[in-house]
Amino acid sequence: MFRKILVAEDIDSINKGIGTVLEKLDVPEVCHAPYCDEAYLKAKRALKDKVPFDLLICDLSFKADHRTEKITSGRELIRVLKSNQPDLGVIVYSIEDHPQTVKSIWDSKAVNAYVTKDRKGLSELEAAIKAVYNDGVYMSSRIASILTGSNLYELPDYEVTLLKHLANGLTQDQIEERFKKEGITPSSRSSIEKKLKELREDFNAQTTVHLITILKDLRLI
Amino acid sequence: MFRKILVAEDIDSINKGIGTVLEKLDVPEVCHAPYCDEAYLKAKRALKDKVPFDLLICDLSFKADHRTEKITSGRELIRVLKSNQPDLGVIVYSIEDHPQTVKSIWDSKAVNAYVTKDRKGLSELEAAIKAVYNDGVYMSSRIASILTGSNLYELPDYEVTLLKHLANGLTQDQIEERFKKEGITPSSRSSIEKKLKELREDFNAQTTVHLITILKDLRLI
DNA sequence: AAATACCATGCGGATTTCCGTAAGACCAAT
DNA sequence: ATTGGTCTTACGGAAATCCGCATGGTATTT
Repeated sequence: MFRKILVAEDIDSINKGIGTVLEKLDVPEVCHAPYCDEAYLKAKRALKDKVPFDLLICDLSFKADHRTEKITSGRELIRVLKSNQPDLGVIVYSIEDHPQTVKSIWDSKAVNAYVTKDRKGLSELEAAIKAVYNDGVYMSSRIASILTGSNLYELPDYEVTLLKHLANGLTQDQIEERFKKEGITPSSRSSIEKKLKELREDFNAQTTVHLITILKDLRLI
Repeated sequence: MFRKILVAEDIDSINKGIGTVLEKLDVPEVCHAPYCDEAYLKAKRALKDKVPFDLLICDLSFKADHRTEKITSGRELIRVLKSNQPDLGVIVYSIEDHPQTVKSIWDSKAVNAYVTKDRKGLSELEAAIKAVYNDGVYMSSRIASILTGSNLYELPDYEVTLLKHLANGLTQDQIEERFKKEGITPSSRSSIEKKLKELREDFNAQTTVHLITILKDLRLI
């Protein structure tokens, strides 16, 4: 079993829960870090001292605090830790089960397992730890169904920028200018209109405002 | 101390955390319900058997499942339980700290305490249980600062309906019709335009699309 | 090389939204 | 009853968006 595990998780009750699992698995050294920066420093230190962590169990979102943090999300934390220590095992343990988020994390190839905090989360976490230790990877049925489900749709970059500009208050004319300045094509007014019309049809939106709310709810923008 | 506590919370790791607190406080009877319906049935049964719960510790959001639930949120659960048993103590224990949500829950007068799940959540929960037992009410400093902070603004009903219709894809003309049919005033096209202009100015929105995204992010609609 | 398909663009008109002004309605205070 | 204020509505022009069609360029196919 893993010898040295770092847990980056801010909510104390969940830390308690994770703790009981790790005790049960007889992990000799467990370190809890309620802040991302703290987790980063501990991992860096351990690596420098040649006693690196084997596994990171990591939440995705951390509440802001009076402390001002450099690293504010689990994603960033994972990215920097992996770049320092590419062989570090990573299990995401998060309440976040929105298809877009899960897919984007999973596709980043930076994690060995993604476990959702839910009614059976702890036993899944336990299974994940064992599986990652043995096979290097674990995916719960819930996550698998989320990823294979037809409920996720990736919006191309062009569409996303266009829609974000709209959402941020630019008019279509201003977007045209912006695109021309930044060399993004197609940039013509006509193409922008056409693209928006397509999107409205694809997502069954009555109006552009409607389209934006739909896409925001789907977290596509 | 309380004798009989019902915990409505779906995430197992958090149930573990709450459990340790309640053990520490020597609560003789603790019942965990990972589903709202289950919590409802248990409370109803206990009341019928003349051994009602003293206190409900309740999450706000519950993950959907294969089970189809009648009650799907903590808010609803609190509402129905309080209507059956008005003297039931209620502590909300939620990760949700968005000003709008907190304010609306607190203003409903249905809860005795609101504790946010965070780094110190468990000790706050402990303090809340004691305080509710002794004084009937508890507010953490975090919640107090959220509620007194200037960061919350309530949007009047009229504005909310107007904006929701917009977000749901109605044109301003259609909204006018709708308002006339439903007897909502002002209903004229001109008034609708004027109101939207006001809102854009109030929230520094460049366009109506921008306004909608701002308000959605603030969860005012 | 020609044909085809696809895409970006341009344009004109219809619709919708935006904006200011003015007239009427309603209410409250004098 | 009159005045003053606020709110609703009406109207007209400007701006923005929506929509379809036509044109021209580019790449792919034959």
